[in-house]
Amino acid sequence: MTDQVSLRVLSAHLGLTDGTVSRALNDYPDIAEKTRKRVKAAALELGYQPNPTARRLATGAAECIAYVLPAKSNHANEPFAGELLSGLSNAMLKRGWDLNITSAKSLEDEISQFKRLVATKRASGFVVSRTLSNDPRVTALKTLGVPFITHGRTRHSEDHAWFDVDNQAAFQTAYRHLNRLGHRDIAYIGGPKKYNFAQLRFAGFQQGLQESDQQLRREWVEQSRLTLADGEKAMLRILDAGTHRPSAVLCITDMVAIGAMRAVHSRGLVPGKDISFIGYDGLAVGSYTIPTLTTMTQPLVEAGEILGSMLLDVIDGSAPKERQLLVDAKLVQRDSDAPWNEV
Amino acid sequence: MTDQVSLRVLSAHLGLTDGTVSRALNDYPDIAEKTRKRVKAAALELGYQPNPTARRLATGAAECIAYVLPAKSNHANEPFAGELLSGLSNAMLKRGWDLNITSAKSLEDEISQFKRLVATKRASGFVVSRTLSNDPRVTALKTLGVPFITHGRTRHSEDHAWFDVDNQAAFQTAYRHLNRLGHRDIAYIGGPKKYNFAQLRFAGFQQGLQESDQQLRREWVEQSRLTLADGEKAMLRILDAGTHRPSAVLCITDMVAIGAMRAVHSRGLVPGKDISFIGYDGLAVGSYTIPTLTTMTQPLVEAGEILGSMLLDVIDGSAPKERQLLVDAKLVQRDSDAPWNEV
DNA sequence: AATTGTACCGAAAGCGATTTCGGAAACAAG
DNA sequence: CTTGTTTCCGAAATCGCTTTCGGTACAATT
Repeated sequence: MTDQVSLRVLSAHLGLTDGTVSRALNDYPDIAEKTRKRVKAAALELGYQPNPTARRLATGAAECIAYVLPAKSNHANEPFAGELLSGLSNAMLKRGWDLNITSAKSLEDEISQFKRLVATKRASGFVVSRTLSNDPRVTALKTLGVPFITHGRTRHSEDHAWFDVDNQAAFQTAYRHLNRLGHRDIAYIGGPKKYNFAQLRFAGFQQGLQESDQQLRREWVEQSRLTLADGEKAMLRILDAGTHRPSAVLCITDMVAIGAMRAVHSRGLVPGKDISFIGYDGLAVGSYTIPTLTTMTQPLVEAGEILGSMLLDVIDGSAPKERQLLVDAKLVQRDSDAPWNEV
Repeated sequence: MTDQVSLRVLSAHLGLTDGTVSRALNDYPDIAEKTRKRVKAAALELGYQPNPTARRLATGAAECIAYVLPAKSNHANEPFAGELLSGLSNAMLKRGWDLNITSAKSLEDEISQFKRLVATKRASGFVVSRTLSNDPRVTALKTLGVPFITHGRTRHSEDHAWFDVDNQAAFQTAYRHLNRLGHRDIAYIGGPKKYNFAQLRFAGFQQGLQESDQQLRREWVEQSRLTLADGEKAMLRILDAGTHRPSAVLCITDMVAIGAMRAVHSRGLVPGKDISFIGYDGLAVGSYTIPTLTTMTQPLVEAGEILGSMLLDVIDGSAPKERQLLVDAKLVQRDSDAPWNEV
């Protein structure tokens, strides 16, 4: 291979100083249009690629955003990561920036990662996912005064950038769907209230009830952690609650829904027939279950791309409050929902 | 916050020159033990963190490894990424290095990413996963002359670093397990031969046959792409092959096994009872299926950590041939395998 | 023709480390 | 007491790029 072409060789080749060439490439106004073109042509010809490290040192910008892989135990499981990262990376590639990944063992550890990355100037922005209603990471990033965006809102998210799915609308939509299928006895398995989306999804369910003039039945509203095992337990509680059983169940996540279907199966009933299920997340897993799981979803690669470009906007100086985006989830209909039929 | 403590302020504080302080911190032999201690103490006290960008520029090392997220369509799906990256990150954290993630749309795109990352000195090493028997990425990295390690061997892997699971032994183990349970009529659903592991796993299956003096039955050996849908089809072919049906099936991956179980289910048979299944990968999905899937696995977080530290060794100058590691997969017994019982 | 602008590029100082080289003490040897 | 070695630190160059500040050449103004 030929030697790396640095600014120096490029400028020597052109008979200009490196300062001038740099300004030409960066479109400074004090460069004659003619020489600018000449410089850019030569850069292309020689295959000049500016050394990011040198530029970073000179400008003081990290040209890099970071994502801290959440502690595993914390979030059930994350088939998420891959797709989200893929989207984030796409956004960074467009700009020639980097995506720096680190891992953390706990929420506190995530925060100390933030501090480390900021202190050593390794990242100029962060994206944090799976936000809590009251998220210590968000407050930490705020006090650090570094640009960031959350995937999902928090309770106090008026003043930071976020991208979120309209969880409430999603569950309202899911409810309506079941209602249209003829279901009236609809149960709900929710999640830990610390998750902001848990509250919103429940609100959506309640709206559904109201719209169709149904009363909320305490015995048909259960809470579960976001695991399959807990979903299963929650469903068993519902089944054991009374003589009458619901004809459909709305579940906070796919994982919980899959657990719930398991419970139904274990009682000799057929999920998707005797009892309908709708989950949320659109996990690939859902198409492997029996029956395949109907769910509400918002594509993660896209989410990553949007998060990435919004974060770049914030880093560029946009007001965080103006970088807030709510999108709708779509219903992915598979086999776990069926029209109501009298037993 | 106080201002960043740079080498300059640290050396000023100590009454030394920055060059001396740098050498002290980096354990150069020409520094008096006494001053070295004094320097390190002060560094700790002032919370000095060397600026990685500056060091990278000075040393010419990227202090960073890269992982290119494989094209999605190419590999069925990747719940992998998250865990593997988590492990890789752990390895990098120990050394204070970074993990740079980019995405690619195709194999060729992966290669051009490699080139970009090398040309701009963004990475000093790569890990490539899901290797093919004859992998263009590997040859590309070889000609680039940059350190790398593969997750999985290739056909010509004598001269590069790799970490792999003994696929052959794994399938032999799985076969033995079924054999011990009394199964004699064992079918096999394999994968595309371009994957190196597909060949090895099949070899393991064959060894199992030999050990137990069984003949290979053509109609019980099917090939499938690594998707659920294809696994289902392959299983249907086996079920339709003759009057007699196998009592157990060894599947190349969990996904394929889940598809196969689906097929069995659709024919009114009970997977895990009428026919036993063993998959490979240890995907979380496998514990959500009905029945839960018995599988062969090797923990991915660990794999990532090992890959990371081995790659660092290579970057440090170890001969790639000496960084090759084969580990055994473990049998994770769940509910899809049962003792043979006469029909 | 003298003066004020404007356009454009060169020169040089960083950015924050690392690393080589040289020289002044401190020490040993003759 | 001189000479030769070590020991240990300062000085300065360097990595590759950015950015500010002047200064020259030429056009515009009066």
